[in-house]
Amino acid sequence: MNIGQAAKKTGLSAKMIRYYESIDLLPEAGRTDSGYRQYSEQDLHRLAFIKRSRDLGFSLAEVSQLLALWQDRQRASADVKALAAAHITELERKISELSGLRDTLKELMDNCQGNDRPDCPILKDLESGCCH
Amino acid sequence: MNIGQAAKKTGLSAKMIRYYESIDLLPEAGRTDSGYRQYSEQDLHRLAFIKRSRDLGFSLAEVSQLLALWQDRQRASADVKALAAAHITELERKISELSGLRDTLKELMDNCQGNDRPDCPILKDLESGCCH
DNA sequence: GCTTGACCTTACCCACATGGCAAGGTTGAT
DNA sequence: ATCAACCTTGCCATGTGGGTAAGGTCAAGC
Repeated sequence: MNIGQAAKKTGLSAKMIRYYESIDLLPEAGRTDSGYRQYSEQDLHRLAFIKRSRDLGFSLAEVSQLLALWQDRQRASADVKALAAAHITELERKISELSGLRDTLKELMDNCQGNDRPDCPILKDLESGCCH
Repeated sequence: MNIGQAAKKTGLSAKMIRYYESIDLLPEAGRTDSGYRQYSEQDLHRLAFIKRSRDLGFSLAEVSQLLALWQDRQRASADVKALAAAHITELERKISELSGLRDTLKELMDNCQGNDRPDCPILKDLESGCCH
């Protein structure tokens, strides 16, 4: 199977498949005589694993670790769980950060008339950072 | 005032102040005879505005618009409010996206024993994307 | 006047994950 | 033979910075 078909089947782009190969997330693909990459069902399986991991928000570095665990028949599920837990912690940190920003902005917005006049508590807040 | 002192006073890095100038977020700073950038209290004020806007999560493009509104004495506060509202919408989209990921991962984690055994529903989910 | 250290200048390379484009080779169908 | 659709490599761009190197400047102390 050529790279375009593999891309379609997995939902990745051909470009990204080549990129994953270049950063050793994937082994070098087999080639036809003319140099086209060839993908087997097993390759597709690995690509799909990557796709699903990315969709869950894991970074490529984390995907690399997950792939290693996946391939390791002696893995301890605790190691996988720890990776997932760390990712969740990071997700919650981001969620909390963004929620804080949202709340602050909401407050500012609620105090803003939103009319034709120039007076605006949002701008007043933004400029209130430093100097007198 | 030299760039280093301006950086300290605003919480920005000297590097970033130069960068903001290079992308025309700031007017070209005045220079001493020897080429050092000089900053006035007014410049500091503008830098602080940028810092605060960035801290609230606005992109540099949005900061640019906010600066324009700030400088425009004929602005309508509605325009500022609209920018803030769009930003909040975007924040909520991201929060919702991350929350979805977190919930999915939490479910997977709850089903994972997290022990020495290799069986792991997290990996099973990740590999379940495509091929039979 | 000289040294020293802290500051400033420009100009690069790096990150992350991806998209886009260009120039050229291959394949398969008409 | 031609044409479209595919493939190849290689380079540039995104956005928001951090790092680092090579060199100029300034002020303090000797």
